[in-house]
Amino acid sequence: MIREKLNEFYKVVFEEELINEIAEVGTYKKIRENELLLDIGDNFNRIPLMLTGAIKISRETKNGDEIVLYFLERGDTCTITFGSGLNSSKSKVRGVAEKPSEVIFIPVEKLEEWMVKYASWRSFVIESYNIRLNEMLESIDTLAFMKMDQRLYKYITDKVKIMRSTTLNTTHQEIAIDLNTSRVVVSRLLKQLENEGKIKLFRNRIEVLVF
Amino acid sequence: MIREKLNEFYKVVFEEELINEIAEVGTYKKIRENELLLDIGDNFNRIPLMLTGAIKISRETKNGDEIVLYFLERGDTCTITFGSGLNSSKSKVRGVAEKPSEVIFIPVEKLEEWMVKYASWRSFVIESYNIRLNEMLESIDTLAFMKMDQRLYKYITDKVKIMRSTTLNTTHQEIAIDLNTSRVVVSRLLKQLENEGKIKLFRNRIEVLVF
DNA sequence: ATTGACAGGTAACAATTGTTACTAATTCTT
DNA sequence: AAGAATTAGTAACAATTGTTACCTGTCAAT
Repeated sequence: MIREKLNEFYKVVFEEELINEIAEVGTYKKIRENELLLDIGDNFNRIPLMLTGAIKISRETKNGDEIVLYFLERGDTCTITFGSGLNSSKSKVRGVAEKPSEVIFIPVEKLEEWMVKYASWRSFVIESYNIRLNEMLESIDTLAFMKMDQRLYKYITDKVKIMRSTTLNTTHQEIAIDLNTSRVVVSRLLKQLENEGKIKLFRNRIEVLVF
Repeated sequence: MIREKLNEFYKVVFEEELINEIAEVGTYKKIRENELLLDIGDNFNRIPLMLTGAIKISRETKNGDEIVLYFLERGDTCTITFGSGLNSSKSKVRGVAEKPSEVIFIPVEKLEEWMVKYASWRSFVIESYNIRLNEMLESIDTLAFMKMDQRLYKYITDKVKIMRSTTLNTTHQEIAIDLNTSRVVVSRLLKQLENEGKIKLFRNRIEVLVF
């Protein structure tokens, strides 16, 4: 079963022998919507390989301030967990399933072992890190250079792509948390976007017209 | 000469054979203050290993908006260049020497070769990536959760640590660029910090009293 | 000594964002 | 059906940040 899933999603990425090894030591898991995969402070000992779905990665400080960083999707992995094998550092981010997802978990010891054995694994690790660094750079650009109205519109259009739907079932309060602002500000700016004809507002629902 | 420098700064990090290899293929370079090491769009083919000094890493968009991300110091490397070996991606950040620095450059092909051969190199690569991801997380926290007065004070105290001096020779305009705000805002908030007794202002100079 | 470029202090105002308060509509619970 | 909780619209105001304008002082070059 794992082997079929791996062939479906990682055949072009990994060489055959590596796929066989992953199938042997990996464990497959279905994840419910809104299930907590990884919390801040967790000491992760498994590396996740995404098959389907989307995981929302967010950051929270002791004061309770929170902000969304990016989403993991098909083919992604969580590079944050790479470090926890070497020096048992704790996770600094939270991962929650944004929709039902499928993941294969790999014991973290394999990270280094496979780096020696498989060129495709080495590329995958480096490539994953670079993807993650670029996502972080994009977050920084957004925070540093964009005003809240632009950030909100980016949030909405990004979500349309991730959810593969122009209908977003969410409340203003939830968006406010993800953007680290207040509900009133979100309502105000959403109304503005509606007046510009880019979205249409309903209770618990936003229809995105332009993205 | 390179061997001596390597033994001085990387003896505990790398095994002896690796030091020997680095000494063979690496090139040593002295960098002047304010020298541009790496610009946005550059296609880097050498991995830098920092020996002494500090490199300021910043981000700039097409619109000219700019912001400082972090500093590279002794023992650091620029993980951004790791990717450029595999898929010739272009640098998305700029690196300028904040003070006179010494660097050893390694051809990017060695990155993968050494990952197979040396455990210490594998740890170094993973460790470097994790350090960089954490720096980026810290930048995100700063941008997302702190107001400009706190960001300014953090900027100043961080710089005291990097420059190893409580005297900062800089202008308000330069700080404004690094924080992506305006000179007037910086002057206003610096004056506030002075009134709180944390710093003392002079022309082209800030004395940091509390850090 | 005069000029011009640069550094920085400050006032006045504009724009953005955050906060509080109140309202109505909808949905859930009992 | 009644009451409670949730959602969202809006006004009024406060705080923060950005912008423009003007002034003074410093310093290097001629």
